Amino acid sequence: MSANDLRVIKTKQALHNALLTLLSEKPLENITIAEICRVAKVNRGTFYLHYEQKEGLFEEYFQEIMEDLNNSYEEPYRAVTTMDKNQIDPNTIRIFHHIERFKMFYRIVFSKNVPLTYYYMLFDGIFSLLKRDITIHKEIHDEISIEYYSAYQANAIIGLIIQWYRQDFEDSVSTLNKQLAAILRIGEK
Amino acid sequence: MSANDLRVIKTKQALHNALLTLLSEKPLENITIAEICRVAKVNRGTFYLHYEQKEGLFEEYFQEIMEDLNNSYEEPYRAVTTMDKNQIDPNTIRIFHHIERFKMFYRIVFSKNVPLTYYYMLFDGIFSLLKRDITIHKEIHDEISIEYYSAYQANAIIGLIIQWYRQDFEDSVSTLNKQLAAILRIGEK
DNA sequence: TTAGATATTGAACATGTGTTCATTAAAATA
DNA sequence: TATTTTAATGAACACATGTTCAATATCTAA
Repeated sequence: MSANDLRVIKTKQALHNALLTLLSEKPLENITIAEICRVAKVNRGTFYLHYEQKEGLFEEYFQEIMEDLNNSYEEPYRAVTTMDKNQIDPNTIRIFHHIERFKMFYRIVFSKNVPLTYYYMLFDGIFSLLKRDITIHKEIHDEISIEYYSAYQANAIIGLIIQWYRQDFEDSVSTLNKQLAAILRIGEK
Repeated sequence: MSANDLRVIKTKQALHNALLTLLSEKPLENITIAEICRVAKVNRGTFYLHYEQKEGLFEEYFQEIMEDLNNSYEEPYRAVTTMDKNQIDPNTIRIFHHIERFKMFYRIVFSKNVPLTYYYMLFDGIFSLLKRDITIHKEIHDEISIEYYSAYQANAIIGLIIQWYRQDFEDSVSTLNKQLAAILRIGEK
């Protein structure tokens, strides 16, 4: 199953388009593999040649979105990790922009009947951004594991996003940034 | 479908037992509704009279576990919310004990092919514990939304638990408590 | 204890899942 | 272009899903 083979590319493209079409009509949970294949005019057996579940297909899109997240952070993500109020600049906190940009996707990611996989993809994305930055500015006391610390910070931010999602992303990005900045400031007063 | 009806109670009990039996053999994702019904000697149509998915059945167990979590916190959960290092007492942080006590369940909750529902049940459980406590000790600056703040703190703790889970809960409860205490101390130095 | 209420059953049906295998079609390469 | 390689197909299989409905068994309340 060579990834360069034109046949493979064509098949995957058809499946991608079919999934997008169906996603505009109903949630991922109500979409069946048989349905995707019917729309894509691809044999169901062929689907299983490339993916195990419909989730695997969705995952391919998610990968691209995760790249956007990484690209948003060419500069280190100082705000959370240094815990220094002088360095907190909400404008450098671009993650909320990223979520808002792809909110149609994140509505799926955070819906309760979807598998945890996507949550972990987001978690791992933020986790590595933070971990990289924490490693660079290692002002952290020895007794703290960088792994635990990164996991704590990464998931805390996702906590804000969950709260945001539950109001259907009604608040503005700047509101989220302000909330985060204010929360970080508490620890310093 | 009266909840007091002996027939209902018997049916649900049989389904519960069947699920537990099967869970000791294989992960939830590989268990089918048909299988549960075969083991429970309950008609498959009867299953659908009470639940929509096998996940709904699992959820009933989870409710009981969430009650344990709540019972662990008769006293307010001061450690995280007050952000005062003098009040941080790892022994009052009982959540990690709770997770360890039910780690066979949490291995399922955090596995990647399981729906987000359970994650949210845990999140909501911790969220309300924190929110209740934050409301009591409202030393929080006005500009912060209690909702966002609680979501942030609750999910941060779950972040630690995810990291813990990913090493199959090898670290001790006291290690987790120390990590949390140390992380909270950073914001104050 | 009996009569009425209702939960459970078994059967059937259309559809989805996941897999197999020989056949066919389309691509790579020589 | 001709040959080789391999992806895609269609058919078939056993099994799961989700639903319906009349018949039955079992509970509750009078």
